[in-house]
Amino acid sequence: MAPVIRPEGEGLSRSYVRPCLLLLLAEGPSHGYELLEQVRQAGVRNADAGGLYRTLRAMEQAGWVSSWWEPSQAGPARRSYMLSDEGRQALVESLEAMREVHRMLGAMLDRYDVVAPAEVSPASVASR
Amino acid sequence: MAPVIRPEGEGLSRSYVRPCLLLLLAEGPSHGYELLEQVRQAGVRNADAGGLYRTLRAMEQAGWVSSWWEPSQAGPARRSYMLSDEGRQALVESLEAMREVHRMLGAMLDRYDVVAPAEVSPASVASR
DNA sequence: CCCGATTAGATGTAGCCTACATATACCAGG
DNA sequence: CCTGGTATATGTAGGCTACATCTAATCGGG
Repeated sequence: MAPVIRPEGEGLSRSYVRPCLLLLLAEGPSHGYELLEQVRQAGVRNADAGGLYRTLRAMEQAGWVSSWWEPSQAGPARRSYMLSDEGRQALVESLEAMREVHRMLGAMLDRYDVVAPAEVSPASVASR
Repeated sequence: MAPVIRPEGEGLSRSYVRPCLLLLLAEGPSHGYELLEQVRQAGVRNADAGGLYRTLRAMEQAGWVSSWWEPSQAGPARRSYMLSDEGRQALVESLEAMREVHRMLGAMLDRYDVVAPAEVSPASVASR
């Protein structure tokens, strides 16, 4: 019943899958499997393949991307995705939110420095 | 079935409630109601009171904080919380994760600048 | 003195989502 | 033929979010 307390997993949480997909697709069209690897590389470790495909379809439902089947010489056909104008708008808004989170996280990290015990030598301050 | 696509709400997501509580309690003991306001002020807009109290109890279960009742001159009694040594350790780990997220977000934001259309005048670049 | 507002904490719950398992299909190499 | 990598998709248990509701004490105002 009570929320489980666990150490925050490595990397970005999966709530960043959506903004990340928008950003990656802004760099050019791509397909799910490749996006999965890029999303992982961008920081969402262990991004879930099933969830990613579902997210892409939901983004299509929302009108943020359009998709089409594309045959592949080596391997099964791929569904490629392209960012729409609405998607680009969603990306801009998403980035605004990310900037806000970035700023707030910075504020929290700075705030910790005030109460942080000096764990190493004072020289560590200079080396930052 | 498919994940709902919605504009990311304002401020930090509620997954930051836990790290934020650790940080706030590192500054000194406090009670739920006050922590709620501080958590909101720190960026988690509309933090849920019910969830916050449950989180605090879960953190106590995990041994990160200890609590005791404290009578109040004005208003009902409060349950005050104090960070334990384990909690301080959890904070250090949590901050490490937050630094990572901060860094990765920065990388994503920088990455956007490469593909971003120049929306205003080139002077806007200089003013950054 | 009673009432509503505020402070303070806690519980109940619908349904969204995460996380993991599973299914399908194509191709290449041994 | 069988295994492993590529590629997409569905199924589902249970955790968690988000919102509603409840208790209870104090204070200001009428």
